[in-house]
Amino acid sequence: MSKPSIPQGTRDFSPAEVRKRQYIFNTLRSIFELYGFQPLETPSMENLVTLTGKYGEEGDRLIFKILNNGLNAQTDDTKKKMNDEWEKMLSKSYSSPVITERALRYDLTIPFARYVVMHQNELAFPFRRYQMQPVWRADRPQKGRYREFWQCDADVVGSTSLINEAELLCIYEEAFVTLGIPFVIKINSRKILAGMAELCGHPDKLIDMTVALDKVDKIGLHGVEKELTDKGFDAKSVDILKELVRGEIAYSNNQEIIDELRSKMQGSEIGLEGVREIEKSIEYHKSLSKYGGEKIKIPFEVNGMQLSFSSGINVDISLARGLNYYTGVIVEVIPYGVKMGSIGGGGRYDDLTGLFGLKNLSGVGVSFGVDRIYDVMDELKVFPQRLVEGTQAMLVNFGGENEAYALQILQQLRSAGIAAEIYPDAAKFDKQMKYANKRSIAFVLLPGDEERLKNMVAVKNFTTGEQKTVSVSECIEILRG
RNA sequence: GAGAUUGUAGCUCAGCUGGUUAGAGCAUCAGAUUGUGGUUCUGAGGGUCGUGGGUUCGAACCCCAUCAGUCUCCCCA
Repeated sequence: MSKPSIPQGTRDFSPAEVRKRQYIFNTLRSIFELYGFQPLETPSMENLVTLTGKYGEEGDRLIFKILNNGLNAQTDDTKKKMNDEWEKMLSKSYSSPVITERALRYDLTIPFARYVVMHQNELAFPFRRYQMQPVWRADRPQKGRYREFWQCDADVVGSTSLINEAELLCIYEEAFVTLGIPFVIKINSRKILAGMAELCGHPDKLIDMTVALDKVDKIGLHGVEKELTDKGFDAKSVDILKELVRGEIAYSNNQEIIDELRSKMQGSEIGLEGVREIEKSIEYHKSLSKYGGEKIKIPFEVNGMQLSFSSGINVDISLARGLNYYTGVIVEVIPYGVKMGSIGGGGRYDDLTGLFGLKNLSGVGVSFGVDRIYDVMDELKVFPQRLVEGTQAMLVNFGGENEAYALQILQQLRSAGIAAEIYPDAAKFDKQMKYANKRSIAFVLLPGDEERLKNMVAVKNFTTGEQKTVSVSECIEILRG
């Protein structure tokens, strides 16, 4: 007999894990609602054509495709075509609608864009929505990377105002402060990156350049230099880029970095535009933020040491972000104190709905990676203690008349809004107590012969061990705390 | 797509240069204890050592293949 298993990169969530995950979802949901975003859900699967070509070559490879049903029930002509297409699929990267026409969603942004286009006449623009649903990627799983994971996105479409950028920055800030995760929000603009490519005289090599720059934290300035050279950048342009990145490292203050960039970007109109956008976004954020745009000290614990980290927004021109559809401001959130990739990212996309035929609709959005956020919070031990508490009260089942008495008490407890349960079998006392202990039940109620005859119940606080016999209404007061 | 590493009881893992009946802790069940849990004591059940081949008198251990998990690169949340 083989042991049961689940597909690679997927997980079961135990009751305690679900509680903690729901805490994250609830926190994000209430913040999204506070900022005026409306909930939206879309199907787990989309038509494959909706997804292909939106995430780059690598992205297409990672889309989970769904095999069509009824492949055997086709006409001979269709079957012949299926055979031909199958051969093609085996020989190269290709997929055919006769074999597969649906796929699991890869992110929440593209389905959202599809939704906006389909419902453009019903929506009031600017349209603000949040969405919390699982997505699937056929990637090789590793630390912080799963094949099924949840994203929580907030997007605004139909407005080019940088107030939107600022609001999304506030949402990030508020969310991570509330969750207790020390963070850095890196901010950059695709336009600055384009400006940099322009200054080097290689506007065509934008992607190569950004991919290389993005690795500066990992491989250092020398590594980046090497990669740029490998990609065909000449010594002069490598110097220009190095100078820009190094200049940024020299300043810790965002305004100084912005001023520095502005002087270096002279000669690139698009670059200057990017600088202006970032500056304006940060300015709006400053007036909108609960924290006045200042860094926020967030305490955390590593190896028993109490530390804290000044969390906030950092202008970082090495930030690239993989998805091709971004055109303006881009952001990414990195946790501090844990070795983990980004726990959130987003940016502005000027023409995402254009892919589906609706032109000139700009959008901007952010995404939260819930599974990574969970892993970070677990590692930093910042989940609130109260989440692990189980049912408030359990009634011990003494059988016979006492069972009927217990059921009647149980009904009263629930009517009073107290989460309660009864041990369903008249099992040995010891067994019932052990069960309650294991379940982290807060109070155990003992409705036995003695109590029943006096129309009372014994209440035992399972944390302190304290016990007393009281009436049902007094019991309810105790359980309410 | 490339690489590293690990697969032994429900879980975490021991198991020496190959040697006779494969162990421990935790968990489970039963009992000490038929109205007082978290601590203790006693006992029990549970494994064709991931799978398939090969080498050998003999394989959990060595070799080959295969499958699965974990991690790294690529890329990403």
